[in-house]
Amino acid sequence: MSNIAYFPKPHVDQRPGKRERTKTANRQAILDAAREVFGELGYDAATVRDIIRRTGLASGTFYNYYKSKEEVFDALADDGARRFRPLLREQSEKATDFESFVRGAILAYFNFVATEQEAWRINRPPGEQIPHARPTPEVTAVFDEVREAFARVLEHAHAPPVDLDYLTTACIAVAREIGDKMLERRPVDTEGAADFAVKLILGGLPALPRL
Amino acid sequence: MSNIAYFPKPHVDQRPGKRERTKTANRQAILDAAREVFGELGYDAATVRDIIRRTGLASGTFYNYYKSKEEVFDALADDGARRFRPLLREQSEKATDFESFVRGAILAYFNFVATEQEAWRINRPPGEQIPHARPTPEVTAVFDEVREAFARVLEHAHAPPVDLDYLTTACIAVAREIGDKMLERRPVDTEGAADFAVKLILGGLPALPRL
DNA sequence: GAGCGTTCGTGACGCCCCGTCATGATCACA
DNA sequence: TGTGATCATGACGGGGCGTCACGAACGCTC
Repeated sequence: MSNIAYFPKPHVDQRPGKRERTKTANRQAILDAAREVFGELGYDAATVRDIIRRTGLASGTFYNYYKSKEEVFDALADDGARRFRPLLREQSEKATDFESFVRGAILAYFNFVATEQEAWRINRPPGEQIPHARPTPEVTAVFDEVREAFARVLEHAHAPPVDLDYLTTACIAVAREIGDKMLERRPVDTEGAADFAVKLILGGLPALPRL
Repeated sequence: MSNIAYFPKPHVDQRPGKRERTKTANRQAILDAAREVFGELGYDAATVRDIIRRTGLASGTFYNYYKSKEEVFDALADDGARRFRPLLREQSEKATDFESFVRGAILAYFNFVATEQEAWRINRPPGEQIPHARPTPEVTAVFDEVREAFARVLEHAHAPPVDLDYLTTACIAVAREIGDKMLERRPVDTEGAADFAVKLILGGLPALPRL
């Protein structure tokens, strides 16, 4: 069969070359496998080889993409933070005041983690511990974005200046831990949990010490 | 040399036998070594043999006392919770109202962690992560004690019923995370941090949704 | 399409840590 | 002093770790 004049591929192909494609595919496959393995075995028990075995790739290939189990875990956290960031930004953009921002952001977070949990914390053994998220770039960015949103909204409302670092830390802490507890309850009630967290924060804000 | 009538030891010795003494000594030595090693290398990098090497004991001896690195870490958390518990109880006993309890408890906690940090988080490499404390018996007991104290104090004040589990979770979350941030600042200001956390919680309490 | 340099998947290898176990020393008790 | 129980010891097999030399597949040029 001749291919003369048969939809000749343009010399400048928009799609990246095969090298690039298999590279991102492998990276993603490792990430997905890691999610599954961490979910099934727990972080401590999981090994690099458990992860790479599931992808069908060779053990050495893992190290072409990540240096260690810790690094692939960080990449997972980074990935989660990266996917959550637009949702957070959406809330901070459409928020008119402090309350609507806090409520929107926390509800968005609770819905996010509820979805994530369904997606990959399938049957983790109870008592198993996942390490605290390390301050990866995206995770730090989420923290910073929350703080900046606080600063913007509070200044716009002519609220007295408070310790923004402590405030951000406290709000994220409450959201994270209430979120965890929420996931343990049946049925999962994101609205109720958000209502609790939001009211705690909003009620506490006016009482905070001023700088 | 004769030992006749030379301060004969009473048959019923109050002190435990040598077996028992070396046993507790070994257990404590392993615990202390683990504290040091976790502090110096971080939790992930530390190995059972790093710990046991520092005690001068044989590697097999470690497993006579703990099943794994995880278990000795849990024992450390348990130990910390056990030492903190009386301080917490003291606050809940001398507290007259909700505010004095929360303020006393949080300040006690902040002073406690500040002291602990001096004692054994000597020069941990930055970014190193220590896992979240697993719900060991003593850790759970602290959580329960806080919740019971909340229940008692709130009922005594005829406050409307709230979601005690969420409230306890949120307060502990705030205390833990603000406490961590506090330790990163110089100078370490336990009073200021406690003031922030207490006012946030106390301000938020009246706004919480009622059951 | 042929040739060439580069990239990257591969799996065997040496290293070290893991948890176990047979052995012997030490202790409690008679 | 004798005897059984307890427990420290360190050697050992198993396995995960991270590396590396090799070769295949790819991109590029002529």
